[in-house]
Amino acid sequence: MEPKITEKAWEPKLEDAILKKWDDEKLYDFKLQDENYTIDTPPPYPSGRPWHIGAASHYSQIDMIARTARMNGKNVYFPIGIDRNGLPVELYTEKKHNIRMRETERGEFLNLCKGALDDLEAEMIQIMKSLGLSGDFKNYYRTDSEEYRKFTQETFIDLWKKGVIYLATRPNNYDWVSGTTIADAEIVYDDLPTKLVYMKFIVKDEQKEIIIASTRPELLCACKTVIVNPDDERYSNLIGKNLVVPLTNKEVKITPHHSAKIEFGSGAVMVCSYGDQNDVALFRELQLEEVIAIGLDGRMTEAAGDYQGLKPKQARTKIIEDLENANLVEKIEDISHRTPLSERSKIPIEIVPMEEYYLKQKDSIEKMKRLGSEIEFYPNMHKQILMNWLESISIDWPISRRRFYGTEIPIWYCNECSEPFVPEPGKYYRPWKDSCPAEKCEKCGNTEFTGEDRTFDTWMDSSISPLFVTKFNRDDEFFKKTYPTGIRPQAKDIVRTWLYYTLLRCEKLTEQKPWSEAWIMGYGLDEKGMKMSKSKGNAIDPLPVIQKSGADTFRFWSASEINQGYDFRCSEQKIESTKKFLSKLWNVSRFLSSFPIIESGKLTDSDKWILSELDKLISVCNEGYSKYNFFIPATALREFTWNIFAAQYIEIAKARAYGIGFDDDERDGAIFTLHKVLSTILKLLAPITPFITEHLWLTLYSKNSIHKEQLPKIENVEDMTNMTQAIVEFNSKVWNEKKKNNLSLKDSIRIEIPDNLNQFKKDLIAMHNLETS
RNA sequence: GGGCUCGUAGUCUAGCUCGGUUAUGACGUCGCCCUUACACGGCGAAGAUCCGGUGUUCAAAUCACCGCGGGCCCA
Repeated sequence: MEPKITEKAWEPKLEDAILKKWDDEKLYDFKLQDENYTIDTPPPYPSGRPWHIGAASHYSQIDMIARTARMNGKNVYFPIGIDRNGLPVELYTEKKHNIRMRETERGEFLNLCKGALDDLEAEMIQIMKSLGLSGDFKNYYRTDSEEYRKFTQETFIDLWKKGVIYLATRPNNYDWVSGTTIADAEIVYDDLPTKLVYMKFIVKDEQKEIIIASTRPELLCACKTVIVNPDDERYSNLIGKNLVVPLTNKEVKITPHHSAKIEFGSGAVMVCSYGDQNDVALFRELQLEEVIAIGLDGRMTEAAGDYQGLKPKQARTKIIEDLENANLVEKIEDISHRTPLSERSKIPIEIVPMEEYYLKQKDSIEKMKRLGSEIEFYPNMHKQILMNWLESISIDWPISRRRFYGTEIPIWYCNECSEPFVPEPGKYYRPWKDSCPAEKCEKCGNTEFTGEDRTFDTWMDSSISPLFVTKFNRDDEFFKKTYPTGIRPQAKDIVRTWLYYTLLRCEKLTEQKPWSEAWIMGYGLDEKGMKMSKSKGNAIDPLPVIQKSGADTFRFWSASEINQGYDFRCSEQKIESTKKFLSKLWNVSRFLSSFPIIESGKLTDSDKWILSELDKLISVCNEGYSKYNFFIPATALREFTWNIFAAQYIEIAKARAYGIGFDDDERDGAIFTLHKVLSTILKLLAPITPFITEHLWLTLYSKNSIHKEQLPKIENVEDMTNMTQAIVEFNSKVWNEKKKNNLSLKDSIRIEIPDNLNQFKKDLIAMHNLETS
């Protein structure tokens, strides 16, 4: 019989046609049933956050979760979304058009951002599709759509009514030249010359002074404590004593803290609100009460006393003079200091407390711990990231951002009495351009309002993804049947943010956990072991790799190379060499395609042996799949297909399958077994390599997609796997003997078959053309 | 600076829970071989002080402690 398959190797270009076929047949369209398995797919961000080979690998594996669940009989809801809110696109847009956000009309700036996102998103969707993701692309959502933002605002209004939102000050990076807060990503550092002033602080009730060096003497008025290293013997007897701050004459305590460097300055450091980020951390950690020393105009506030109204630099000069006049300076050094500057204006930033909205979270920590413990993590070790984070939360969640491209905070303020007005849910509000829905202020009756111009932290949007995709508050039937969702797949680095905030938000809104399982993936590293990211420039673009090697090759590489939850190195050479396995599978199939498909036959012991190995394989694969660990089935399938099935069994059964020296029943037993094994392998492999398995399945076995099949179950056949080693060793011995004696493989040779292989005697004689005595 | 996490050949990995042959398999490298499913193949070889040290033990990749290194998150 002529083989049905004639090409000598798997051609990745066939993937396009298969994709089209799936699309035409609406193979993965979701229809709501009573029981559904919902995947809370991470919506990728089209700029800034990395989209590279590691991310492509991540999404491939998420698709394997979907396909595995489908082949286990679940009705899978696999939504696709794109996360489009946040800072990175703003920075990208500013750079691309050489403009500044604050100096551009807001509507115009938003349009430019949208345009940039659209371009980047199109490319991203193309990658996801060509990877073979079986998600719901027709209905893919965007977190900046009117519907999504309306939903974010609704959930905020709900929280507002529940009284868990409040205002408090929070230190912001502030650029007083442009009058804006700036994000950490917009800070650059430069070494600038400055004066390190050694000031005399008096130890209270003792005739002693200690020297404290600072580059920011103008912040003396905001000094709340002095820290010394607990190992610093010079100060160990002063810990807990009070110091008198020069000029202000206020008293502060000496506190031990490891962040004080013994060798820097005098070893004692004054902590002020706020000289640098370390001060911010210390104020929080030591629960100090902040003093607002520098105002939004970039000048010293009334807290600075005589220095009020001066710019920090002028105040510094004046203060140094006054200190010197009062004989409170020991010495002044000229040093070079690493100073944080605004990327735009190039002036040193100040850290200024400003009012921000907070969402209460500290009182939910115990509840979060309980929910966290109820969620199954894959791998379990990464649950620790969440639990450690819960242990270390010390402040509530600041949710407002002074940015443009995000969901607007739906609040207006009365122009007269500043009373906030929060509208009813049901509409997408843009207070920076919409007029206030209220006629007049509820408190004072005034009719003029000013809209809030801030937006939410992007995690406010993305943390409700499981509620959005399950149509919470929008379609009760749909929601009931899909929530809590089945699984949250996501990357390790955002457990503390996305995973935690989702838990928090969903619990507050639904009093339930958002999913019963969380699947945590590691990061893609480059060949040197560094995390891949666009900003570092070491990211490998996945598209050319997929186009060259094919999605299945890429997917099999991902499954077989990446241990669950661990970071993984990406090497194009390894991806390329993975193709060989698909080639092997292809050629096994090509060989089998020359034999008819038959329903049964008389099984010999060789057949029973490979079927028992197959049973073991099914068991291992299902075990791996049940833990969403694709490394296990991928490596087990490769090992079995290549080294057991192709290298041993096919060679053993080949002569019998051709019917040379065997009767028809025996021949049929071989052909039946060959097809049984191959069709099982294809089904087991289908979640990992959906294209090649589909192609081979349709060519050999069925008119219907392999992705409609169920994963094979074990048949509990008699276990003969203890024979495997003896079989492999004997065959290897014969092949080596022939090689040593310069014999061709079909030449006859005299080698005795060991007694324990007697049951395979007939097959082995035919296989090796053994001379028998 | 703090926390977490990992550390087995050039690379990925099995073994570690519960200590016991020569440390598993794959990719890559090198050598030989076109044998009719497959040269994207077959056969074979080299390649690992199991991160280091100390301890427990007759015996440690495996257990304990102390380091070192990578990575991430937070600051």
